[in-house]
Amino acid sequence: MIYAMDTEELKARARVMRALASPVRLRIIEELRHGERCVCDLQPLFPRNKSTLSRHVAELRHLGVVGERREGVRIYLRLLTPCVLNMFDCAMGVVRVEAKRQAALLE
Amino acid sequence: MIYAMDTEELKARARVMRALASPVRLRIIEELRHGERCVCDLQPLFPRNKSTLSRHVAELRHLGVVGERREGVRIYLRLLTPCVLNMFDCAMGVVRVEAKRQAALLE
DNA sequence: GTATTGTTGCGCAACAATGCAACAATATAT
DNA sequence: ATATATTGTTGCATTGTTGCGCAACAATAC
Repeated sequence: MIYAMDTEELKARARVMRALASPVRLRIIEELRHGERCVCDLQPLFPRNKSTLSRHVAELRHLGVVGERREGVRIYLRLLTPCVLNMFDCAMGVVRVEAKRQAALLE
Repeated sequence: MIYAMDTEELKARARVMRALASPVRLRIIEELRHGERCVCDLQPLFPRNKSTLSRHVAELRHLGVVGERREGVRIYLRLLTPCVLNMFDCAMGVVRVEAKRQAALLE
């Protein structure tokens, strides 16, 4: 039995997952877990050109995971969909399952 | 205040998210939600060369999201970490939030 | 005007997805 | 045992996508 599934919905899901598939963007989200931060607060976390960080932030904003609020010259970011934090528990669960499987192969 | 965060863990999470960031792989997972399937069952879902599907499946297997069981000439796949299904609800939540935001901008 | 904060265009290098063709593994028929 | 069919994998080349730095720009504040 094969089930039907809307292609556009699959693409939409993939876009969201893709936005989260980067250590830099995951680090940003981890930081925003603790409250609002401006981009300049995040900059010291990354040994990267500021343009690169700006693009990572833009990706999260455009996708709707992160919201923004301008205050003078700074732009403050916040997490709009905290449920993404729950995803990480599952992600680490996957990592653990795989680690166990690898360990079992060695016996 | 800036919090510490292990780089390797971030990379591990990103690898899991990356494996899920593909409409093809998400479609495979959706199908496995309903039980075991062999690769040949999945083939008709994709207008792709079988080598391509094989690689997508391999990516999910190597990551530990999907397990395999050989039965004669067929290889049956199953979902090892069903929690990934919960991720999709959140992903669609993100999509809805963004849709609302876009709608609000039009007013 | 200058300083600070963030964005955008451009080019490059690394990576990912795909098809094709050849291959490996199992099952079955002769 | 050899051949043939079915199912899936792997090497290779091509094409497309992503991440990055640099430099120039925009927006706000003073």
